[in-house]
Amino acid sequence: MARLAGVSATTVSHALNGRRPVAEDTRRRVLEAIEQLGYRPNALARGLRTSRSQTIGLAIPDITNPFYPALARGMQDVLGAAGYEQIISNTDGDRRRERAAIERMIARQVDGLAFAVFHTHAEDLAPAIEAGIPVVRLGGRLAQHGVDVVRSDDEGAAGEAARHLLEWGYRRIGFVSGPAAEGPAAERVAGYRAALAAAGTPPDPSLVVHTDFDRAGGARGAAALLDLPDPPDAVLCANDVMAIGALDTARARGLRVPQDLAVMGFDDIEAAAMVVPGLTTMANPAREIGRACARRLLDRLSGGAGPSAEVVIPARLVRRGSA
Amino acid sequence: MARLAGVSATTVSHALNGRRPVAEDTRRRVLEAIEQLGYRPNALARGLRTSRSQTIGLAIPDITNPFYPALARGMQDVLGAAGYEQIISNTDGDRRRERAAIERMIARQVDGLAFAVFHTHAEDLAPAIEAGIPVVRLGGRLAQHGVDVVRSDDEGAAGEAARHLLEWGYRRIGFVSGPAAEGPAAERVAGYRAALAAAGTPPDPSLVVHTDFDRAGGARGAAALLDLPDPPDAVLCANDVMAIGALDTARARGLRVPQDLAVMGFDDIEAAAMVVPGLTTMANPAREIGRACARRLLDRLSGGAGPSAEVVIPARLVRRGSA
DNA sequence: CTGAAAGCGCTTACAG
DNA sequence: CTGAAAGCGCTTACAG
Repeated sequence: MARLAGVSATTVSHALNGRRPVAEDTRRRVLEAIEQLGYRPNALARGLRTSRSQTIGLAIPDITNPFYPALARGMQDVLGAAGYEQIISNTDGDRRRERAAIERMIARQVDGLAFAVFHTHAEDLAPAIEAGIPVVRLGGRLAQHGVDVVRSDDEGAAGEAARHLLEWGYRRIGFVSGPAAEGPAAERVAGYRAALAAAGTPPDPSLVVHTDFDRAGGARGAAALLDLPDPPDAVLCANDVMAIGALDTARARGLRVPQDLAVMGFDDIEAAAMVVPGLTTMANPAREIGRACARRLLDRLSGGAGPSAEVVIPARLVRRGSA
Repeated sequence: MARLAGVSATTVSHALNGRRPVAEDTRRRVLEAIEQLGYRPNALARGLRTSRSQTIGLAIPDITNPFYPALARGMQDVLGAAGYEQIISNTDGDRRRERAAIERMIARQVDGLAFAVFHTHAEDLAPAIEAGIPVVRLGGRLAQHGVDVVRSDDEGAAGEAARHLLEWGYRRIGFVSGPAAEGPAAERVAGYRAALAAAGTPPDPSLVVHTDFDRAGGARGAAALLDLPDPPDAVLCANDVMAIGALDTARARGLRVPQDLAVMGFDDIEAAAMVVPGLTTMANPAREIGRACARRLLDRLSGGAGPSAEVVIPARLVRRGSA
């Protein structure tokens, strides 16, 4: 390659990377030779030399869960433009596999690591931090030195949902939550409570029920709420699948949605637009989270960005027929 | 590292890779040193030396389209076990970006390439083939020397769908197809026709309508069919989103599904289970396609697998309420 | 059973 | 404006 152009490898390198000036006609000869031979610089060799792989790792539970493709795409939106490739690892939320994924990514010399995680214990991320790799956690709270967090504003989103319901005249708003008393679901409950309090509605603990995070759970939760002596005229469900379950209950009881009962979910899954009536929901800003995550990583890689921080992405209200 | 264990790099390498015997207590010392230092072999250096990156490239239009995450996961099911990592590139079906993705992946020394493609012209894959990289195309027909194809059995799936309808007593079956007269949609029409012919039903061209590949298109297509002088009692739609549109039409006209009108789709998207009635559909075997694709690539990498071939993955009937 | 040396394909001081 | 040489961290003949 260098021989065909009659120059040294040094000059080829500089012609390609522009790190030092190259005489115009030398550059032309180099480019011609490259064209002619179909030469492509070996990224492995470059990475070995520069100790930059131009690769970012993303560890997630399962790419098949629709939240994660949107996240990955958002990262790629910004990473691609910066010349980075992404390698994705599915861990199924299994801690052993999460640790193994981190090890493999370090061995592959990823320049940065994004981690959407179930069990993340601080220690599991330590190897990456010790290796000097910037890491951002997706979701959860800022808890660890040297790890940025990017997450959606679950509390604010729930508040906005509750306010939307209030604006439209619903007065008694129930919340169908998951089994957990912590994590995003808890933040949503908190946001809902805060919004009601701000509107002057006294808190009523009987209006928050805990059930499973699936369709049947949503159906059961809504039924429990409707069986209350003073039943709600609107229910907020911790996710869209549960809200679809609440719609099932409404249908089974002959309740019109949204006239007799308003229903809202969180996430804006594909099915939210397909059910009848369409589900009004707070869209999970997965793609924006991905973009913010990538930006953060890139900032770290260029040495900027100061101490660990938390970036919070607002959710967006998507109005359809159910509320 | 080698120094701490008191051995050469050669021996460390062999202790780790097992390519030649290492005395038991030497191995132990090496392993201890590794443990103590948290040593992790540099995958870039290894790749450079062996010219194997242990990486597979996957170029797709958009990971956000639910077919592709399932595909990617299927590949990872088998690739992960074999020690490969996957790098995914979104091209949005743009030919320029498709070509760029291939170039980048070759530069990264991927060991194999999977390509799910819109515009694939044979020439676009040529660089990979010249570089000696096994490539498999996802979808389409076997057309190119040196490129395997893995695809779903669209024709067979449509036949199975039609037979299912026939078995359940539906006699007049319409087909709502997309605008295209080629590709998977055309195969599905062909399979449908063949199944009817095999059952002794004379072909009726008026029962096949062409419309857009979306919900409104499906609604329109179903309406057109129902407006026929001799309307169908069942409609097959080229995908689930269109079938959900057909459900809209049935609802609008007060038709009971499946008693007055049976509706079936293709793909088994998430929403198929969420609408009411649940959509009976032919599941797109995306994950199996991914697995088969990865297996094929691995076979090629170990030198096996003979001449280019087409592997066809059957679809699966998913019975729900609509047919 | 083990090691010294070469070399994979780049980039980057260093030198001119 | 350009090149020779070293070196990134591995693996693999070759040798003993």
